[in-house]
Amino acid sequence: MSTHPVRHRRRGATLEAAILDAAWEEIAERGYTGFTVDAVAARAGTSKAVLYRRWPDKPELARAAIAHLLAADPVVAPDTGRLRDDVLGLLRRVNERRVGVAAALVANLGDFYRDTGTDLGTLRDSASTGGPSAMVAVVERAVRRGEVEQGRVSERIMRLPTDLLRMELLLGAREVDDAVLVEIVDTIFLPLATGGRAQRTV
Amino acid sequence: MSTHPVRHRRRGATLEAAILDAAWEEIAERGYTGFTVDAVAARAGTSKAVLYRRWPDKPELARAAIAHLLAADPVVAPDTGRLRDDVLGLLRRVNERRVGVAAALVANLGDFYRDTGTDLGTLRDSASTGGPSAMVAVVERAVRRGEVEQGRVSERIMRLPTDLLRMELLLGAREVDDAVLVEIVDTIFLPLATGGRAQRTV
DNA sequence: CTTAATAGGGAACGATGAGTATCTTATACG
DNA sequence: CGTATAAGATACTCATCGTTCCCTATTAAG
Repeated sequence: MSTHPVRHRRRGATLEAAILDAAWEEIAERGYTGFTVDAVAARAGTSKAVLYRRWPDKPELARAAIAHLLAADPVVAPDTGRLRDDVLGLLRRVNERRVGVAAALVANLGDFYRDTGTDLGTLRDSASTGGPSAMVAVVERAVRRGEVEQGRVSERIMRLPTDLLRMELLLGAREVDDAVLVEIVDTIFLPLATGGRAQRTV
Repeated sequence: MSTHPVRHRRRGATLEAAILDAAWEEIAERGYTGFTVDAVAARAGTSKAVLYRRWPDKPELARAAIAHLLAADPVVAPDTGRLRDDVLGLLRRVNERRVGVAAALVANLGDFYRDTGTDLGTLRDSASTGGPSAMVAVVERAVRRGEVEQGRVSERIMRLPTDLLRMELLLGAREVDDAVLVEIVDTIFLPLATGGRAQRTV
């Protein structure tokens, strides 16, 4: 019925990437609950049949979309030679690139994990922040430089900055003001990590 | 058609409370998304018509259920005369009574607030923890006692314990181990609030 | 005892969306 | 070119769920 002559028909990896991008955008905009297969197909400019030829059902599609996003866009901490700037840089990158990611993931993953059995805790690290892996590296460098005492920064303290940022993203559902990042680093993380000596160089 | 003779037919406020309790239990168990009007009616032992006679639609019902819960079960901090025990007591009460509350609320409210327009940030304080109000009181008492310096505890630091607990509840979706609460208070909150002097009396 | 409200039980309607099937047509590959 | 493969479009089935209606039974009030 449609009179559209197909201009260009995508195939293989190109098509797949377009679909996964579309799927992610739907999740980010509508949340996992509002996320429909029809909408993804429409947004990707294709049809449901094509999706179902690749993924067995909706949860698998969502899973794939998230995995695709994470693979495409890993968050790495900068290496500035100063703990403060490393951590702040990490938070800034998360904040810039992951707006909507943490929010959408955490805000909607209640259902997602009900559907898929994926554990939320598992996603924490890799998913919304690049997580400990990045933070661990930052702290290890600081220890090597002698900037912080070995063993002073517990796992929980290490998670603190990204957890707090995630909290902000979650509650506000929009990009967090840079001043908040600075506050988190200067008034919370650094005092705990370095023992309260003035660290500020705002 | 049912052969059940109705033993006692509830009305008015009694019935309403039963419905709202049932509604809350559904939200806590299934999440806002899995929350169906049929299920609430069934759980409350009544019929949908009764619900629709009282609330215009599903989001309003959910709203009412949450409001009902919060009104019925305010979290108050204990007054032990020591900052540490007050904060820890507060966290424990939140942890006990609000399992599922913070989790269900935060994990599913993405949809809820999409539906209702309720702002997540607004719910933070009142909803899942009894929030700053309780914490503010705790800190004020500590200042009055001279236990902490006036002005040392910023708003963000004040939110820290409940925010971290909420994070744990959210990610784990189950009651948090008491050791975690102790860790939050002793290694994070107290050092920040009191300036790092040893405060522990575990 | 009478009457007006209102609870309870269902059935019914409409919308939405997952998943399937079919058909046509573009395109990669030989 | 010619052919197998897969894309794109459309339409259909089936289940779920919000919302409305209707009818009967109960209860409070006078």
